Order: sequence, then structure tokens, then C-alpha cells
Amino acid sequence: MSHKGDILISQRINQIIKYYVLDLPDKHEIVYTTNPLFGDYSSNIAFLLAKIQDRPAIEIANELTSKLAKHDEFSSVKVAGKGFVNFVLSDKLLLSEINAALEQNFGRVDLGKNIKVLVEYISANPTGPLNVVQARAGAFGNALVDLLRFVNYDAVSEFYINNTGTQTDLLYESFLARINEFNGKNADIPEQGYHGIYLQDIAKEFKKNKVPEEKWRESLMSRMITMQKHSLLNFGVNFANFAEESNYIPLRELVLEKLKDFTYRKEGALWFRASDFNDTEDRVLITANGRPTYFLSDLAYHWDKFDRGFEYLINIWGPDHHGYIARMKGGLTALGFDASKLIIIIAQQVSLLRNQEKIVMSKRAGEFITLDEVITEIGPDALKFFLLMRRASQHLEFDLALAKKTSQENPVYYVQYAYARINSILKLANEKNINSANLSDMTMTATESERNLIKIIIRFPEVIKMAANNYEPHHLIYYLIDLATIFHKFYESVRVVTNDMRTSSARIFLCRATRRVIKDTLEIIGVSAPEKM
RNA sequence: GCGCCUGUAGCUCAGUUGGAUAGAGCAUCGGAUUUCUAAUCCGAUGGUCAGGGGUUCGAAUCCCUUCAGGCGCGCCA
Repeated sequence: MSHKGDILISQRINQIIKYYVLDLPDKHEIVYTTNPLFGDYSSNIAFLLAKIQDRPAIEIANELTSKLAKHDEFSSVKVAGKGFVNFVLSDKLLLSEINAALEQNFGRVDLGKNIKVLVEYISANPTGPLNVVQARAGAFGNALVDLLRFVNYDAVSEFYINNTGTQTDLLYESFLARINEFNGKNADIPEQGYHGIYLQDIAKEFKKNKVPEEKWRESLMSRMITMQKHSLLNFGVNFANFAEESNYIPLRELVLEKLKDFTYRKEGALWFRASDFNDTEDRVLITANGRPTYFLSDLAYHWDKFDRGFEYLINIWGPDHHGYIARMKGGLTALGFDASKLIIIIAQQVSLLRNQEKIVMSKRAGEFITLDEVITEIGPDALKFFLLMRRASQHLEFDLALAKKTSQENPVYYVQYAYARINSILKLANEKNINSANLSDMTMTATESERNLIKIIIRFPEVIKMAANNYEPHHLIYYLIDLATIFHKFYESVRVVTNDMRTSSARIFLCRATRRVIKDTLEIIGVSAPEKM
């Protein structure tokens, strides 16, 4: 029996069934079950064959079961319901599989084959502090990159900085208004400008330090970018690259040249025939007053992404950008790229509440809770964990007061506590010179809590696969909570360090395996694993 | 009006891509510690999966429809 660490239990069972059923239907599934009445894993094979062979499912299930029951991978194979084939894994199989849990590549299912993927997220305008809504994209993108790397994608993270255009002009005008204010005049911030108090502080500082006026604009911009980068660092969200819009200005001309068969002039503006590419209407590339739109500069940027050799581009956008998907795909198709290689994940909105009351946030009006404030209040680990608990497509309600108040019962502490507990046990075992055994050599009979712990650990590769294939890190969170729950129960029901060397070393092995899986998973989602709490 | 997301226990959410008797946490009530961390464990209460129709061995999941909430529909980003 080989232990590669990335072999799924469901595949193992599938192989055995295949021995008896040569043409397995595509829809055949081996699923783990949550109800102990249905065994550990279950197959729907009989239902699928029933259709093909035009025989009752129960009959097929019975025939197959009598053959499968002979294999020592299973302690029982039973037919249930109208034809489910339910497997209870044998201790022999469990003990041999669990050994893979301490191997180097455990869970690192090779889905990516080292393909290059660029994941772009947050990409906030450099016009103010990052807010908590952008934190969701940050936590998500950060986890997704690490998850993809875990399954052997060559995934790279990138933050795109819109350092040219209308919004940066507005930022500067808003800043100048604050300078006026400092000089005792009316502030007169443009209506669409940025009203946040941070510009007041920077204006004061620039005046105080006598920053020369010709440097204001540039210094202001770099100040904003530095501020955002500092918040990201504080949050523990990392980027391999920061791409600046200003670098892609020359490429815009090439985009226009290449698109020229798909563009036309109307009312002074240059339009792209997006409606020929599945969009609902045509879109402007250059406005009547000669300014390039974001659309144009985004096309240039994405062209460059493909040029850099990335096979897939994953963008994480806010819900307000979903109307933008069709034109981007259309534009890239017109440029000659395969638009299906652009994968857009919409991270739905975050509603921030405090004591069950919605906090209304408007960036331009300067009313928002910053990322830094929330991190100070509840810490980066709890924030990431909360933000990652929901599917991206799910609207997220986040009550600050609640997150702070219940921090003692917060699921992130529950998981971290399991990790800290294990370290404490292993420390004691180490003092007593007890080492862990190789469990495949053991003939032990697992107790129920040990059995459950083994089962969930060897399921880790399947969870990783599901999360990575669907770009859904939240599966990892739920897995962690389940794993911690089962570990805590194990801890309560059996003692690890005892006088019985043989039992102790087997249980220490289980502790080490649990610790390893918790640590790997926490690392993917970007949450720390404390040695003690 | 059109498009996207959502509707599952009192609250916040999962639900293995169509599987069996729909699950967690929080909240509420009741228990457990001379033993490796009680930030833990055990038990109880709690459901018309928004409503209706359809597809089939089988639907919270797929299709149609109605209702409700959020977001988007600029020569803004």
C-alpha cells in the first residue's frame, strides 16, 4: 500500500468498486457520511446502474455488497435505504492511512500542475485608508493564493494601484482645500471629493514640515499608498506585486490599435462594440473630453497580465462591479484572448453593525470604519476568521460589538485552543520521553473518539481539493471547527500520556497529526497558531 | 423595467455540486474538573429549507413562477 499523502479515501474505494464494475458511470460518487447509521462512506453506484441495466437498484446493491464485503479495507459493507452501499472503514485501513498525515505532501493534492495564476484583489484607489469591506477581499484573496499554492498552482498575488485619473485629481483638490483651511480660509472640499479627516492631518503636517508645493501631489500619493500598505501588513495580508496604473499608459495605444475594427466614434467619444461580445450595450473607451476610461486602462493592464505568462487571471471584485464583467470579457475576447481564462469572483457586501445597528459607510463623505480600527478592536486573527466564514457570494453581517464581546467563545479561539492544547500535551510527553509510533505497525483497536479523529484527519486532502477547485476557502474554516471539536472530544474521552507506553505513543501520533493539519490549514487562511494560550 | 446576489432553528450561517431521518455555533435551560490547559466536554429545547408548480428512484440543491431583502444598470470608479 503506497502512502503518497494526496490519495483520497474516496478514490481508494472507487478503485475497489471498479474491480467489479468495469464501466463506472461518470456521476458515480463516494461521499463521506455524517450520519453514523450510514457508515463512514457511501456509494450511489446502484442507482446509476439501475438506470443503465434496467434492474432494481436494491438487487444490484446486494450483489455488489457481497463481493465488496470480502475486502479487508472495510469492516462492513451494507445495503441501506433503496440501494445505498455503505462502507465502514476497517481499523487496518484507518491506521495505515493516518500515517500519511505526517508525510511531507499530506493534503497537497496536485491540482495546479504548477500552472501560473495571478490573483488580483483589493486594488483600492489610493485615496484614503482601507476599510473593512476591502478587508473581506483581502482576507479572501490572501487565503485563495495560499490555498492554490498548497495544491501546486504557481499563484501570485497582486494589488493594482489606480494612481492616475479622476479620483486622484479629486483627492488632490480635496487636499488643497484642507491647505486652504489650514491657512484660515474656507475648506471648500469638492462635493465629489474626499471629506475624511485624514487629509486635514496631512495638510497640517506638510505645512509644518514645509514640504515644497511642487512636491505635494507626489508626496500625497505616496503617503496614501504607504498608509494602505501599512494597514495590509498590520492585517497580515501580503502581496507579491503592486502594479501601478501609470505604467500601463503606453499600452493603451496598443489596445486601441488592436481594437480598431471594433470601435467607432459617436458624439465625440470612442466606443467599443461590447454588444457584439455578449455585453448589453457598447462601452466608452475614450470620453468626449479626451480622457481614457477605467475600462481602457483595465484592458491594457489585463493584456499585460497575460503577457507576463499567467494562464489564469483571478480577480476578486466587489458586488458593485458585477456589471463590469461582460465588458471586460468582451474586450479581452476582442483583443484575442480566451476570456474564460479570466475568472471573476464577486465578494458580496459586508454590512458592519455595532450593537445590531447598521453602520452606514461612505468613503467620499469620510464616514467609515477603517481596517486599522477593526484590527485594533478585535485583532487580525478574529477578523480574518469571521470574514472567511461565509461563502464569497453570501452577504456578510458583521457585528463589531458582538465579535468583541463574545471573543472568548469565538470559533477562532476554539480552534487555536485545540492547537495550544496539543502543544501542551506533546510537551509533557516529551518530558516523559514518550515518542509516537508508526500506526500501521499497530494492531490497536481504536476507541470511538480515536476513530473519529483518524477519519477527519484522513479526509483533509478531500477538503483541500473541494475548497481549491471551487475557490471556496470557507470550507477550510468549517473543517477546522469540526476537527477542533473532534479533537476536544478525544481529549475529554481518553488520556494521551499514560503509563501504557504503547497506547500513549499511538495517541501522541494522533496529536501530532492533528497539530499538523490545524497548522497547515491556519497557515492557508492566514491565522496564527499560538503555541500556548 | 433589466441584470447579479440572497432567503434554511429566536440570531449568524453550513449543507460534500441531485442522495437517506436537513446540520453547526450563538442564545436559553440542566449537568461534568483531586488526572495531559474548563478558552473544554455531556444533555435538553428549537424546522412548512420564503410560497406554489414541475423534472425523477430521490430536490434545500435543477427548471418555471410569485413574494421579500441587498447591489448594480454613467462619456464615474
